[in-house]
Amino acid sequence: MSGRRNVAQPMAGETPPRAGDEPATLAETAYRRLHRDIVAGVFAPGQPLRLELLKQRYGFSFSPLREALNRLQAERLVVAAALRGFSVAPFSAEEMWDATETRILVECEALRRSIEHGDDDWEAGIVAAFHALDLQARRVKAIAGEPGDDDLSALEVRHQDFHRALIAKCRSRRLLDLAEQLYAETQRYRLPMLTGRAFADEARDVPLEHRQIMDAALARRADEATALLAAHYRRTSTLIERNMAAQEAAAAD
Amino acid sequence: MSGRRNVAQPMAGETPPRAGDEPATLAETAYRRLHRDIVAGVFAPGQPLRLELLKQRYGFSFSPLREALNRLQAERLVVAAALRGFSVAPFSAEEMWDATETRILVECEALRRSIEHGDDDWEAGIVAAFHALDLQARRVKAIAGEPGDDDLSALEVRHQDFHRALIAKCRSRRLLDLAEQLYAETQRYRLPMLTGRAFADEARDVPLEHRQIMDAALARRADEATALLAAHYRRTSTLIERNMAAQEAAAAD
DNA sequence: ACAGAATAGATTTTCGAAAGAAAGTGGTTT
DNA sequence: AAACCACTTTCTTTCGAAAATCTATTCTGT
Repeated sequence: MSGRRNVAQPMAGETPPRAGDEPATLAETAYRRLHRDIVAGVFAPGQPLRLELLKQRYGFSFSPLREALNRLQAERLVVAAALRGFSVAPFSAEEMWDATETRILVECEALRRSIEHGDDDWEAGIVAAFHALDLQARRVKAIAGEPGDDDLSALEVRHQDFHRALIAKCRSRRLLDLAEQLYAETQRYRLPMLTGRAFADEARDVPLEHRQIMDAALARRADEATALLAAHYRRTSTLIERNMAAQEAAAAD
Repeated sequence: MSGRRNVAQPMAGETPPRAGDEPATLAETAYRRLHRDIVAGVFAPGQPLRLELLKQRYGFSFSPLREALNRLQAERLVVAAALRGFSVAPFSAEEMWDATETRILVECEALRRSIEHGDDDWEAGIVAAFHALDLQARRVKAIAGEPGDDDLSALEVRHQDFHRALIAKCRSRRLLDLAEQLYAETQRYRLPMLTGRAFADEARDVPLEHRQIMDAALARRADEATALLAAHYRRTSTLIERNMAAQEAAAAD
């Protein structure tokens, strides 16, 4: 690290700040990168996040790192102990279910309101997002062996975009932000299942589930749409829970 | 401020750290005091929170203040602009209603689950909290002229305790924390109405509303209890909205 | 051998100063 | 008078070092 000072310089491999973007401060950049890396599982759950380590890894000084960690703490991605620093939020089935059920509460309400207020743009956004998701899902499925990291992360982005599109017109900043936050929390549990060779539920047709949610939403059948959405999330969490139990059993050898 | 260093020293008028408490760091103390003062309306909505000012007012240095402000930002009590620092979250009827409706969503679900899981301790907690609230409410009402600040803040504490008791057994850390956070947000709007001589709704019997919520909860009538709770919050918000409009009209003279 | 104290090392937390950006000021030009 | 530029001031943000605290280890006495 040179003696250069202040304010985010685009580091190698990052997009430079376009108009409309606003990284601006190092603390903001540190927050985004830590957020991304924690969700992606770069740091193991429960792992202490030593400041010296983060300083080396990211090149930021204490202050911006500390601010980032404080914000992440408020989002439950990291936990902090009084004079013992920060660590990655640990995994547990209880936490996963709490995050899942809270997410269901929030997103079902947001979906209900979107179904009530949604206009043509809303419908078009859902159809577009579903189509993009479906394309990428077929692409990944068509790949013979292991799908590449790029293919999987593109799939994830489109998956998130689809669920975002469903609730886009709920007219509540808080519900939208909560949905984003709870998505990040649950995503941490979901990713290891996708990359690792966990046993997927063969009886499950995820694209079909998505299509049914979309159809119910576009037809303005709120009760059906929210029921399908909740079932969709619960199925995933049940699968994750099984995988967690299997992994613990394997680790106990 | 002398040259003394580090770690919360109990300042004049504060309780020293008892066992079980854990202020521990200056950042934590700064967070609590800023939180309290913002909710109490010590700083006007929208007011910029200059670090130099806060440093003088609280005696902390930049670092702990900054950490506190970052956490408060995540809770929507302060807003931050890229290189322009922090300010108190501004007031608006839209924000108040969003906070209110989100709070209703969260607390009604938490109440429903508490009604399902609640044991004898839960019932006893509600009855005790209601009684304490009722006592203080009568006390305040019996005072001839202006009730003192102590009486009002004691009333507020007991009011919060009552609502906390209702949802105590929901078995979700996230719902409990969200309820706390949304309570703080809505409280900012409510307090000016209590202290100022805003026109109260004469037709309203708040203690009765509380009693009805309690009775429905204890009788495990979930639908009725949640409906009463939601109506309770909406009535308050409607009143606040009227007062906000009245104040704006008065300011436009 | 074992509890307890003392010490050394690692890590977090805090401070004060310095760098950088934004807002404000005043003067000049069109 | 309005727009523009250079300069000054104010404020935020960042840095690196110093202080405080925690953790692990060694030493001491029973």
